[in-house]
Formats: sequence, C-alpha cells, structure tokens
Amino acid sequence: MEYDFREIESRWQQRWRDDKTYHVEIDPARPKFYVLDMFPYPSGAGLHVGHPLGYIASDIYARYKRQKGFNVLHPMGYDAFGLPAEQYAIQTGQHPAVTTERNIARYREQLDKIGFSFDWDREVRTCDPGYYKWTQWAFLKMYDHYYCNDTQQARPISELVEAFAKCGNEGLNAACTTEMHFTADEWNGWDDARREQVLQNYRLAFRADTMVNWCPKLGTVLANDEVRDGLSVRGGYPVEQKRMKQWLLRVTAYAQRMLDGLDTLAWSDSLKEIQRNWIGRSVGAQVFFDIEGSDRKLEIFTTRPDTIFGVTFMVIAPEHEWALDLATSENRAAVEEYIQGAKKRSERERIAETRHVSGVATGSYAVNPFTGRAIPIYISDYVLAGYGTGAIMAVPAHDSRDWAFARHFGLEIVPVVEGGDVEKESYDAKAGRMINSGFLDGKDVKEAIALMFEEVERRGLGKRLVNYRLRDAIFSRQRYWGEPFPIYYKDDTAYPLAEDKLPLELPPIENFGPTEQGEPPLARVKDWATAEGYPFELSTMPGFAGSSAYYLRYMDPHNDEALVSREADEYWRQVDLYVGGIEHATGHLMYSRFWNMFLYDLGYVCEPEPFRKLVNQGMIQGRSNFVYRIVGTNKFVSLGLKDQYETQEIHVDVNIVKNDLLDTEAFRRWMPDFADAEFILEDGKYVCGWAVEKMSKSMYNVVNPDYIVERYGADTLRMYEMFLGPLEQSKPWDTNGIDGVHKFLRRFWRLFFDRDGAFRVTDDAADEKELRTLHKTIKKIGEDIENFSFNTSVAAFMICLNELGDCSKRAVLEPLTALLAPFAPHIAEELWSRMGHTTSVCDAAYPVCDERYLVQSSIEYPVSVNGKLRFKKQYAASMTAPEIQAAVVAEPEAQKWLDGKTPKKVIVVPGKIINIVI
RNA sequence: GCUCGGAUGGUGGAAUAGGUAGACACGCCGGACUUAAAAUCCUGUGACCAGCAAUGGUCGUGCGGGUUCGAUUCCCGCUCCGAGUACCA
Repeated sequence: MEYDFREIESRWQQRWRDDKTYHVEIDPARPKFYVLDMFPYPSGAGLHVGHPLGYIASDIYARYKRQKGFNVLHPMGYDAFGLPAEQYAIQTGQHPAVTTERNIARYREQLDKIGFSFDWDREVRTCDPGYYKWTQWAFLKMYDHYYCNDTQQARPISELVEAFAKCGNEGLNAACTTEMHFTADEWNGWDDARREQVLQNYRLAFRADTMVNWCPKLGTVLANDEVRDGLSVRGGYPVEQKRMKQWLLRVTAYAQRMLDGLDTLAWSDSLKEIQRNWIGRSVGAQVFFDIEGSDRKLEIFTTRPDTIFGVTFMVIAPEHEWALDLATSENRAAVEEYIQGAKKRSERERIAETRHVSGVATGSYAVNPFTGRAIPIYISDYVLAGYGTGAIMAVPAHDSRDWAFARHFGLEIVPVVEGGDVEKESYDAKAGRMINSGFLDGKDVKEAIALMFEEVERRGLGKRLVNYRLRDAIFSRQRYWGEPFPIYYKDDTAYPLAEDKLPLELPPIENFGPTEQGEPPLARVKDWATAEGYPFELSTMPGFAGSSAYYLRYMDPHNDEALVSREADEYWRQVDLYVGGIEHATGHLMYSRFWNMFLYDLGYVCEPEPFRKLVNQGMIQGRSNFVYRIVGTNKFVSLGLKDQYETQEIHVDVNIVKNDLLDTEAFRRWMPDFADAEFILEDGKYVCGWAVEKMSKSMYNVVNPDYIVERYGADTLRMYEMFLGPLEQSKPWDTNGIDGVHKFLRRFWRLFFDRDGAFRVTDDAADEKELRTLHKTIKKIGEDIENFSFNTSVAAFMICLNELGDCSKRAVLEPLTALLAPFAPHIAEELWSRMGHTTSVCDAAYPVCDERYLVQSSIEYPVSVNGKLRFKKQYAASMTAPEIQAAVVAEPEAQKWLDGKTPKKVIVVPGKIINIVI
C-alpha cells in the first residue's frame, strides 16, 4: 500500500477541524504552556516557503509539550492594520478592509494545509473593532497615568492633580517632557486648558510639539525604529526632521526597568544586546558652565568628567534653543546662515556628510570651572539636539570628533591622559594616568571619574546623571488604516472619550489619500466628531499599537468586559515560548514590554515581562537559478560550457529546475521569448548556475509552500524545513534534498504494511538491539526538541530507521509513531489509528526513555600512541581506569608500538579514549 | 568606527566541560530489479601517495603562532563574510 499523503493529510485536517482537536480551555488541573508565534501581516503576495519556518518549529514544540502533559495554548491571528493595504487602496480604490479580508482568507488556506495545531477559536485580528477596543482602552489608561520615579511605577494622573492643588510640583519626581516649576497658587489660578497643557507634560500618552521623522512620500510621521539610514523601513522613502504636534508614548519612563528586565529573560544574548544598545544607558555627569557676561549657565552631559581640565571649547547643536542668543552681533549673520543651512539638510544628507567638519563660532565664551579659562562656544551639527542637553564640553585631546573640530578651527588641544600623541590624532583612552589636571594628576582614569563626580557635586556645578538613548515613541500616523484615537478636541485642547464609548470605530471612506490641505484621510469624513460636535483626532495609531498586547487577548479573546479576565491571566500568565524574526528587536519587542509593564503597574496583568523565552528563527533566503544565453542569439549554453562563449546570465524560474538541471521543455513554455530556444547541453543535460539571493518575485526564486505540499505533502514540508539547518540560522531554501526526507516518511510507512497493502504490525517482543535503538532515539529526540535543535532530531529519526532495518513490531513502532507526531502529525495520526487507537496521537503520552537500554556492557576504545590512533580494543564497561591501563599495555598491539619500552604514561578517559605516551 | 555572530567535503550541515572530524541527507560513481523509465534496493564517495588487492601512509575544520600526549573545540595575532548600530558626548 502506497503512502498516499494527499488523501491522508486532507482527511486528518478535516477531522481536526470537526473534532476541534486543538481547542484549549483553562484547566487548573494541568500545568499550562503558552507557545506563541509572531502573528503575520497578511500581505497580498501570500506565504512563501520561508514564512512557515518559525510556525513549524513552534508547532513541533507545542505538540511535544502537549504530549508531555501540558495544557498548551497555541493561537494564531493577524496583524491586519498597516501601510501596504492602505497604499494599495490609494492606487486601486479598493477598501483596505476588503483586501485585508481577502488576504487573510488566502493565508488561512495556506496555513491549514501545513497541519498546525492552532486553536482557531482564539483568532484575533487587530482591525476588528472588538479587538481594537482594547488597544484604545490601553491608550486611554496611559493617557490617564503618569510615571512616578520614586515608586518606579505608573500612577493615576488624578493623584498629580491633587498634589498640584496642594503644593504645586515642588518635590515631585515624575517622568516628564520638560522640567518645570510652579506653585499651588499658580496651578489653582490656571484655567482648564492651561492645566491640561501642564498635565500633558506628565501623561504616559501625551501630545507634544517635538521633532519627528516626517516621510513626505508616505505622508506620515514614523517612530525611530521605523527609520533606517534616513529612509523609511517600509518603502525606503526619504525621511526628514520636522517639528510637529504629535501623540507620543512615554516609553523612556520605563527605560531602566526594560533594561533590568532583560536579565530575567531567556532570550539570546545578541537580542538582549540589541535592546541594551537601543535603550543606550550611559552614566555621566550633568555640569553647568558659566557663560561670560551672562547669568545663564550652559548645561552639558558628559561620561568623562575626569577630562574637564582638557576642555578647551564648547559646542551646541544648531537646534539648541540658545543658539541665536549666544551669537554676538558680529557673528550673528554667520550663525543664522549656519542654522538655516543645517535646517535645510535632510537627515540623510547629514548622515552622508558624517565626517565632514562644519561649524561656526557664536562669539560667546564660557568658563572652564576647573582651569578658570575662557573657552569659545561653537555651533556644529555633530552635536545632536536630541541627545543629552544638545550641548557638549569638547575635549579635543581625547575625543576624535572634538579633535577633528579643533584641528579644523585651530583650537587648543590639551592632553589630560598620559599616552598617545595628540598632535597626530586624539587619544580616546578609557584607562591611563591623568596629567595637566590639577588635583587629579597621577590618578587613574577610573579613580579620577569617581573623584570628579564628588568634586562637581561638592562645588555645586552639577550632579551625577543617567542618560538614555531611547526616545519616546511617536504614536500618531497621518493615515487611515489604523486604530482611531479615542480623543476629541475642544478649542485645540484634547479630551479623552469615555471608556463606555469604546470602541470608536473607524468610519468608512472612499478616497484614501490625504486631503488637499495635507490633512490625514479622516479629515474627509463628515461628522467625524462626538455627538456634541467636537471633532475627533484625525490621525490613527501606528502598527505597533495593535501588536503590543495581542498575546494577552489570545488568553481570553471573546471577553467584552476586559482585555483579559483575571482568571485567564492568572492561569496563562505569560508567553513561555515566543518564536519570531529578529527584525522586531527594537520595535514590537520593545513596545510590547513597555505596554505589558504598564498594565502590570495597573494590576491588569500578573507578570511584568510578556515573553519568557524567545527564539529567533533565521530568514529563509532564495536560491536563484541561472541560464546562460549566448549574446545576440536565442541559444542557451550549459553552465560547464559557458566560458567558451560570450553569455548573458538570466534568472530562470526555480520551479522548472530540479537538482540544478533545467527542464528545457518547461523553459520553452515558460515565456514566449524562449519558445524556440535552443540548448547547448553537456552530457545531454542543461546545468544551471545558482546563487543565494533574497526570495523575491523578480528573481524567480519564490517557492510556494502549496506547491511543496501538493508534490510531497505537509509532513515532508514540515520535516524538510527543520532539516534544512539550525533554526536560528539564516539559510537559502533549496528544494534539492527534499527527496531524502520524503523517502524517510515512505520507508516509515512501509514498516506498517506488506507488499500487498496488508497491515503487518505484529505483537512480537522487541529484541535487545531494537530496544536499544528505540530508547536511544527517544532520548536524543527529547533532548533535541528541548534545545530547539530540530535539524539533528530529523537526522536522529533517519538513523533510527537505518538501524531498525525491517522491523514491524508494535513494541517499537508505537512509541516511534508518538515520537514522530510533533514533526509529521498527519502520517502519525493515520498510523496511530491503524494501530487501533481511537484517540488522537496528540494526546499520546510522550514515550519514556528506559535508561537501562542505554547502558553498554562493553565499550570499544580507540587506542592512540602519542596521540595517533593505532588500534581499537573492547573493555568491559565495569572496568576502572587503572584496570584498563594495565590491560591495554599488556595487549600485543600495544607491545608492537612500545617495542619493549615502558610507557611514560597511559591516559584513560573512561568511556572515551585511551592514549599511550611513550 | 563600535558591538555581536560566523568560516568544516561537490552541497546543506553533524560533532566543542579538548579525546576516532565529516553523523544524517543531497549530489555523484557503480550495481540489482525493469523492454524502458520512474520508483525501490545494495555498494562506494574529504584530498593526495603506494599497492593487482586486502590494506598502508601523508595531509586535512579560513590564515599564522601558542598551550597539550592529543586542538574544529582553549589562548594570542590576522583575513574574509554576515547582522545590529552609528557623530550618543
């Protein structure tokens, strides 16, 4: 009987649907396990063979855990709001809701064919009003809270209002946009609008006038993680800096907790490192420098206070608010020109000119508080307005950028750390002996930093300060296809919508572009206002809003009363295993952690961290094939002969190439141009060239999982994707080689049936050798799954089959079928039921490894003489190292090499190796 | 520039508390079955040298050193590739 995977797979997939095999409910009697995949954005192109990689890995793990007795939550949904659907809508006029729905249906169809154990009753879609109600709800909660630095948690804004009325903001230690000071009398004298303005300074979701990344082509602002190299991540369009009034989330308030939390997570070191760099904590000193002829003091931040004696000038950013004020009358024109020039240049141009020194003197002077000398203040765009205070103390001797600037403008360079030649280049040393530094002379750098912190504080020049690179997240997008803000305006003052009015549903529109006035698409909606006529916010929320708490919603997806019930949250708690791409390291994975910590502060969730263990699957690249056309002809020459001609390399569809051999007939049919193509073959074959490239339509290297499932079956696809290589490694998809895995499944199938198709599994007792193979395999597969080493576990199955030979004993095949079930669930279900089981193999207990069968009675030792392998010898496993030592020296083979001499020493590594040193 | 990874046969990849390098698979060579093909099965397959052969020897995990009886694994110095980040003071 042949292995008819098509029939088997479709029949079992139907059964699983009908029986709701993968439906889960809270079960306090069983331990829970939550396995989550990063949910996909349903693009119009559908899935290619790379997308399911992570889903297959997590599915194997989820099924394994279920067999181990866990109540496994393994849901799936769609990140359905987003830019591509909207861009498509602008071009075609098709409503994003329609195209999104269509794409989701296509995704679902493709996913179903692979045999995942998702509980589809728990599906969420971020664009469902029933879902985004809770996205809006969380936003309102953030709007209604501030961050208290003393207690290190979010607190209700009402507490602030109370405190302000009593004693102003004196002694308040809260996260805020800008430092401000006011008294209770002042507060009580202000009207609502003014008070609201002050409160916005503290709210965790707030509106502020800040520099934002504006992408004219997309017509929207973007968060920092959505911009790379001055271009938008989506689309690759130029991004400029612009001052705009926008909604933001105060993620910076949680910087330290997000940093500390990393230590509690089972994430890869590289991912943690990416987040640490993104948060960018640096400890330093805030120091105020006197300005000559002014009451003002210039505030700077430095991580190297030890080098203050070497400060010979200061630099402020062109955007610094004092830039114009500091310009003396004779320098004013030049300063204005420089500021204008800096403003005009885009972020990209600034990056491109990175090493080009430019700047202008203000004409003003500050005073070095330690040397007492007057030092000039410059303006230069190498100082960033957005980091620290937008002003620096320049130490040209020990900072390469300051050095280049000093050289360009002929400024003094005073070394303060011994070593290096500051005439040639800066000496950016973090260790060494201090010189030219008064009371610090002779001290070590580390010691000097500590002493300087004390000295700066003692003299009242400033204080120790921690700075973060992390910026608050810009939360509004001037787009249509996103969650509307539950915010309305009265005279430009924002007010929150009452919670019972949620969800505020996205109104239907027909034209999706921005208005002529450049307003977001929602401005086209008549009556986009409250019942009282107050207009709603016109922008919508960004992509990361809907994906920040979706893992919570899966726990309790149909709850109308809460994001997640207390009962569901306390049972499922957090994601135990999260599988997804590394590209979300600084976006989704940061925002989710922030969002979760906030909900934790408010007592809505019981775990501070959302994702305990995280595995990043590698990217599947494309493997392109090429044919070589002789220039000016329609003749194609095989790879090995192409150097004899002048050829042109042409991408060819990988689906008409097998094992790098071209199907020439299919090639002629592929494109009209090639219909009368001629071929110059080698050994009667046309061999194609190949290269690893990104998987994309234009390279003709996209492989559709549907095609693989159709030809080889879902079980083969699943196992082959795992067999391809280590899960976390990026690797090209190569359909060559899939036969090996398919062959394995067929061989496994044939152990159960004889030539005539009769079921031939016997109840004979398994022999010693078979049991040893079985238990070795049980142990290996179990360990491999725990380590996410799925490629070696597939190999272990193959080895097992090679060792078993033609074994058809139930005692062996039954546990092996259960073992195989997570990898190849369809064939396992079929064989499991053929063996007489009426319950799903999903619920079969994971086979237990009997260690007795792993113990060997004797061990074959490789024996080396002076490190070189010479012969092999068996010794009983019970023998001790000294016994083996004595025995091996007495062996005739050993005596041959010893030649009568006594060995210097005999090294015995029990169970491993013997080495005789002469 | 900084940070973090990586480099093993024709190919994908195994094996690192230092201990028989190349598991498993693809591909390829040869063979069986077949009118033939597909499918299936068996055998060989890192390179080089010697031998009719069984077999034996030398080299071999990016490069150069070191530690060790023994290094793909540890240490030092490079080369190349990939990822992240980038005037972060």
